[in-house]
Amino acid sequence: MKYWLMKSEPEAFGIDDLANRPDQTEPWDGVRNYQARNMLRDEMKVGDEVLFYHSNCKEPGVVGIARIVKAGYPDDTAFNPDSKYHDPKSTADRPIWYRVDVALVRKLKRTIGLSELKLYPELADLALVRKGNRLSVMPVGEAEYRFILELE
DNA sequence: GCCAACGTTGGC
DNA sequence: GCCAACGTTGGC
Repeated sequence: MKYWLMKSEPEAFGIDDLANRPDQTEPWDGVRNYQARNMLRDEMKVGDEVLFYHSNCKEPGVVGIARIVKAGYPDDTAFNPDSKYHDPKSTADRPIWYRVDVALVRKLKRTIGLSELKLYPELADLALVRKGNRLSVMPVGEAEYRFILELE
């Protein structure tokens, strides 16, 4: 089993939005970055656990735990001309972009803030805390994953 | 709102 | 293939 961190802007789709979805499940679509795409398509497997992270907001940080419930499959928002994620280069025959489905495991009791995550040498290798990181999906080591959750 | 960091685009 | 210009991300 692997561990991941996925960013979302709470104004667009936050942990409470996930909690209110049917089956508390949501297709994670709209990712338009090749590095992230490769992880969605090739590496994320059913059962993998995900730290749900709020970005670009008042208190950026980890707010919940989710689980992959469907492994990578084509992101058909790319095929839809009306979607803001439309990409004419991606077709059903040759999809470029992929998504996974994630389900809520639970919300954390508190937000584990980015500023807090930056304090610990144990987390120094975490892509999230490294300068200039812009990936919306990133791997988290098992030890780092457990360390972060113990901060709760 | 500012701006640094990064990815993508397109002219050459 | 280079690289300047541009757009986006996301913390602060």
